[in-house]
Amino acid sequence: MPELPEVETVARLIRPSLEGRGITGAHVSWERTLGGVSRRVFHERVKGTRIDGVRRRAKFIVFDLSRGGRPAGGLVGHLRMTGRMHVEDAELEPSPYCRVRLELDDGRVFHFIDVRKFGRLEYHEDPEERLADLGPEPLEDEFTADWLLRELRARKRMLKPLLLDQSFVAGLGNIYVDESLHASKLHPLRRSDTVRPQAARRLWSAIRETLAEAIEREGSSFDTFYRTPEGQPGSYQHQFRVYGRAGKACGECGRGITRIVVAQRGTHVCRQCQRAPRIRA
DNA sequence: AGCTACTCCTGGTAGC
DNA sequence: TGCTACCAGGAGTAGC
Repeated sequence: MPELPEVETVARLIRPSLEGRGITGAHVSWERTLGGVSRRVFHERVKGTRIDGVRRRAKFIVFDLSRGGRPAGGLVGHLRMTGRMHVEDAELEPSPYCRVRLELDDGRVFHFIDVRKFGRLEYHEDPEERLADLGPEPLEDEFTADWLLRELRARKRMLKPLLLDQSFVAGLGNIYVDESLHASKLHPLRRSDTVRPQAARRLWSAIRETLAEAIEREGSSFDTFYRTPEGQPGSYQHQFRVYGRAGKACGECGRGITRIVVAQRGTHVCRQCQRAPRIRA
């Protein structure tokens, strides 16, 4: 499941092949990937534009477009679970799961590939509008320990669903939430308004360190998420403390890691390191 | 306000 | 071996 580090890695990988390129055509084999816009309109909006920039915001990848030197909206992409983005030479055989193909003015082709069809590549006149509800970027200066403490205490939510909520903090997903909670010794069911300042600070630095190190290692790779023919897969999965390690020993205390379900999501905890809150329904 | 349940999808896998 | 049933899961939405 691509989260912030994986999305950042994809953006860095495809950026050099896309920035400055013109889009000469678009083919859409699964219309819902466009998020509500028809094939015809998508084609109309995109053909003849130039990609001025490729950037990441939360788990979105945004292509800013222009036409004749004027801003012309942008593409807002989300990989969800199985989405991938490649730029390849045109003659390569396309994947059967390719949902959107953009032809570039240098003869190469951008592919949006997505087995489970949950991913999106949407055209927006104003991409910022689509991104307006997102919380702060956890690696930017706006995300401070004081801010986190204040916002945790302003809500009464369980930590796991709160950290997964993109309008709270943007870019965390199931893996890095579990990892950050374990690193800061906080239980996923713990209510946000009961977190003390010292623990909030631990959580803050755990989130930043976990994400930063995952980006350094170019994200985590799974069988459903791997790199393009040009790139090597990421290696952060070898650093996992709890995620996907149910039954194995906790690296801190040696006790077994447990898998529970929180907010309909598989959740990995060490019951020794992460103290469960008292009685919850 | 904050929770659960449901939806979208399909490859992989467990169970028979 | 071959079938079926179920699971994973980010985000949006509906309902309590």
